[in-house]
Amino acid sequence: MGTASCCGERIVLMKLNTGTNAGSDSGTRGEAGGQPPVRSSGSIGGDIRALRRSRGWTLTDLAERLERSVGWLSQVERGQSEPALADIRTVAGLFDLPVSFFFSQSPDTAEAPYVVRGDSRRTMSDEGKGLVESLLSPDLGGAFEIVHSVFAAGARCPEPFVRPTEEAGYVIEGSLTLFIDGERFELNQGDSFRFAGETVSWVNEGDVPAVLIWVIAPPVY
Amino acid sequence: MGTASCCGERIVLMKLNTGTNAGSDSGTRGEAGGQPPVRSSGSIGGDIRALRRSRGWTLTDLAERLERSVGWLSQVERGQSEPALADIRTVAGLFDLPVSFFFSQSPDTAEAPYVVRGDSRRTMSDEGKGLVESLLSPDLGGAFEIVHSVFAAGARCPEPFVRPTEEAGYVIEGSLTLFIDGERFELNQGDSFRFAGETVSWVNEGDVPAVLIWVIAPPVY
DNA sequence: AGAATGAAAATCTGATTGATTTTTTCATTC
DNA sequence: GAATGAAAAAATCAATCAGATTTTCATTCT
Repeated sequence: MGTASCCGERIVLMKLNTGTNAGSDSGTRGEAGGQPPVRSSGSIGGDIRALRRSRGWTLTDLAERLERSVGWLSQVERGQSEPALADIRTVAGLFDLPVSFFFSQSPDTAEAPYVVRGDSRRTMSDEGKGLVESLLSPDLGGAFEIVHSVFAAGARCPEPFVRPTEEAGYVIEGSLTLFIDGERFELNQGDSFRFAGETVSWVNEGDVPAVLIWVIAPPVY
Repeated sequence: MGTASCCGERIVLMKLNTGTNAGSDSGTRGEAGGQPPVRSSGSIGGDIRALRRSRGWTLTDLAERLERSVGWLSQVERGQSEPALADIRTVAGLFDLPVSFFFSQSPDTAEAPYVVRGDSRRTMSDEGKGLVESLLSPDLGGAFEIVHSVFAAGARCPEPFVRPTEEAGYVIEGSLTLFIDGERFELNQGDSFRFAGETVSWVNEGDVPAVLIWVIAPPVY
């Protein structure tokens, strides 16, 4: 486990500007048609599809790693079939997410497609790495991702990372030191930043947690 | 003046998914080539270009409204010529921005391309409308826009709006009531939301200002 | 019954080309 | 040095087609 979109661990293969999952179907809102018995979004299947796409993988790519057929995966992603627990574990491992992520949907209220309450966010990284990231959008997918990130006092990015994404953030609380292409920036409450393509790393040199809003486009989770 | 990206006043004509200004050239970072004497980004010209594009206008479209030639506008946008004050006033009017916006660049430090300090954001809307929006990214353009928005106590969106964008936000302080396609959502500190294509409006029914981070893709400013 | 497969059918994506639009360049005038 | 206008260059768009990806579905498995 122990993910970190703000870290180098996660590597995105997809090209920029593909516009692939730019709010088209991978999203949730809408859910128009009415035949399929299980909704595919805001569900495990929808998550898997969004995750797969954020990596630029095809059904075949993922099916191979899962040692399952493509047809089955297609059905799972569209909610027409349920994956076994073992499959979910494998998927979680592949995407470096806690298994709990797939079961921490917001309660199935009417507001689910639009609103995420502060106390029911889905967390991507578990404690212990010094960084806790949780999703602020109702589901994976869309043109960008908003993440609520808490960097523990003293936490440090294991190694610099580069991603084919555009990223920006805002410091809500505490302070965080960011290194962008070697340059050092001390960000305090109210400061914001943006980068795209640079080599980045971070440290929380303060003695309180740093709380940031971090936006990434296209999504990496 | 009195703009409001969170309001219906601003109408975006561009199609979705064009991927036009998706972090390609409209951005800043880089500034590689070395001939042109004036840098075009982080400058008035760069702003005008980004604004024009966010509306889906061509040089011709804007030149007509400015009653200037296309060649001249091209030069202005690339910093090879300076617009007269009168032109800037017209541009500000066209894009519904305060003239000051074009002169409130961050100080020309090394961090300018990456960081915006809390005390030197560029403000898009002036006081008095109940909504103050300021830019959290170093410049206009890019795949999305992060805005710091303060909704005064009692402020209300003049009329519902629809935009061809994907938008998400996070409540830092206070609370804001959002109407998405008729449904009412009371958002409090720590809550977040996302919508795309729906009809939206808002009110701050609380007695303190609501402070939000608001993300819009593609940019509307 | 529902998971899972495999293969055919449908859909989507990417590359190509040429026509059109948009942008840049530049010699010239204000 | 601003500003124009027209030629040159570059970027965009629509149509097309081949190949890749996804969906569907009849069938088998548990």
